[in-house]
Amino acid sequence: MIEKLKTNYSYLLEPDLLEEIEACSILKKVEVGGVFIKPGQYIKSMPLLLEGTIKVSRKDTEGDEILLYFIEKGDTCAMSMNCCMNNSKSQIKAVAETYTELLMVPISKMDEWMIKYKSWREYVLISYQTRLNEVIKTVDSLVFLKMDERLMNYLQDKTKIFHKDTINITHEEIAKDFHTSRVVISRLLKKLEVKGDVILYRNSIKILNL
DNA sequence: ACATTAAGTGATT
DNA sequence: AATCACTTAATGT
Repeated sequence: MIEKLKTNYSYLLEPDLLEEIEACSILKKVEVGGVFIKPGQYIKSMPLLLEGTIKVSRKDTEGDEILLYFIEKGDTCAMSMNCCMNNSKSQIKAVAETYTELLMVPISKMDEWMIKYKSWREYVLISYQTRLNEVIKTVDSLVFLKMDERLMNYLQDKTKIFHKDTINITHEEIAKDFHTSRVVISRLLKKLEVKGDVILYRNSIKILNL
């Protein structure tokens, strides 16, 4: 049995199911920045995350992107489950934020397991619930928080993902996630630095108040 | 040494 | 908060 499957899912799913998952799924590895779900694409298998973090975003007709949530190991992408089940096109884009390993489970198994395994039903339900909560969180921050607060949230999220207080990112890249220009981000970061929340370097930012 | 890219800043809307 | 125009600083060749 794949150890990562066991360590990340054994507390969620029953042993029989884990074996079935292993038997019928394909292991997929995605490098940093790899796009593995594109908007408009049909999804024929659903991913279980073993290692790494994935950024899920919504893309509108031309270019504009909005960050929905991050998924980490033990999670699955509720949106792709949704697409699997009613065989519709993907509404989202999924990019590997770090090096990532996934198990791709064929959708044909989904229905079967829903009936057969209680833990699977619960897992699916809980996934939906936590994803929905994540989305609510990002909507909240979008609507209620000021830009500088949003930035700080974002930076703190990043440190959690990379388990480091210094993250490698350019102002330009942040600006893309925030739908704004690089100049604005540079200025906000400068403020945060003066306040003593961060230290700025070239190509990286150190977050202080964790 | 030179070109390229990231970041800082003032002025304008 | 966005855009422009320009400067300064870091990094690669």
